[in-house]
Parts: sequence; C-alpha cells; structure tokens
Amino acid sequence: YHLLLFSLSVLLPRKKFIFHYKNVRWARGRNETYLCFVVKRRVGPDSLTFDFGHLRNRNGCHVEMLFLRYLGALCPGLWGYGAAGERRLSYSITWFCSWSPCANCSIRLAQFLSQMPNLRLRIFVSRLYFCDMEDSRERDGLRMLKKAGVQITVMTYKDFFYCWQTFVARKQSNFKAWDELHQNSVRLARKLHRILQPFETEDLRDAFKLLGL
DNA sequence: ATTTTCAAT
Repeated sequence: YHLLLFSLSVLLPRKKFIFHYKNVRWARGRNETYLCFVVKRRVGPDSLTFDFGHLRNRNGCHVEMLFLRYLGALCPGLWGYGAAGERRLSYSITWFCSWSPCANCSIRLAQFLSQMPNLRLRIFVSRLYFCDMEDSRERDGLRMLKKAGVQITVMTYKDFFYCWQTFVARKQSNFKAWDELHQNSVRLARKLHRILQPFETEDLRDAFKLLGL
C-alpha cells in the first residue's frame, strides 16, 4: 500500500495536465482520462487528515472504477471493520476529472455510494463525456449521481488553478489560462445545469413548446 | 462549415 500511495502521489507533468484538462469543445485525441483527488478524513471534531494524488485509466478500466479499487487503501475504516463498537470514519472526497463519468461508471458509483452514508463525494469535471444527445445514457447517469447525493460541477478557472497548484509539477510556474477557458466553462456549466434539471422541467418545456408558448 | 469522446493499430 505504501508503494501504491507513493505512485498515486507523483505530480502530473505540466503538458499532460494542460492537454487533458483543457476544456475545449472538440477534444481531439483525449483518449485517456485523468482523475485528481483529495481525500479528507475526519479524525475528530476539529481535525482532518488529507491525502491526494492522481490516477489515469488503465487496461480498459475506467479511472473511476480504478479509484474505487484503491478506496480501501485510501480510506481505512470506511467500511467499519475497526474495533468492535467503533464508529465508522467519515470521509469526503473531491475529485477533478478530465471527462465526466460514462453511464456505467455513474451507475456503479451511485450504487456504491448508496451503501456508504459516511462518504461524501464531490466531482468536478472539465468536459462532459458523450452528453450531446438529449437521450444519452450518460445524461441519465449524471442525474443518477446527483440523486445519490453527489455534487457534480463543471470546472472553472479557480478549479484549474487549484489543480495546478496541487497536482501538477509546476516548477514555480503559474497557471496560465488557455484561450476560451472561461467561455467553455460557462457553456458546459449551462449544459450540465440543463442536464441535471429534474425530468418534469424538461417535460414542461416540451409541453410549452407544443403549445407554442 | 466542421471538428470529439476512458482507442486501436
């Protein structure tokens, strides 16, 4: 586990971070997904411990599922197999992913989290994965995650800045925003907001459209 | 105007 955690903690090369987290509309060649995470563990009323690192998808395993595999090592006591009568530890995990989760990962995550009331998950995404079609399974998946209590947010400048400071081998260089970072982030945030609206709203909108209102 | 996606070759 020590070896594992060490390998998770290596900082991302600058170019790799920029290429994979760039929130461009047409993300050609981003055939990998990166996940930068911060794990906070509540050890007392006023004290926390931190763990952080990054992962990449490997061998056909999506990075979210890879993260779940490592969760036991990252979050000791999450499953409550400590001493008898000992309370389960509470964790909050924030991750920053270059793509939003696919439908299957969303379903698996939602199922998993429903059994883990002591685990809070916040997901920041740079780009939305296969969410163009109104009826895409990925859209359904994101709604399921929200229903499971996951906070899903599109990354803004401050999030990229934070990631740069935290996960990147930046060698004292400051984060420089790429062209259209802000516009792309706003566009994607609006899109995500529409996706996460309850179904009724879309139904109403369709009804209004039908009525010509 | 059109372009892409946790590859496959």
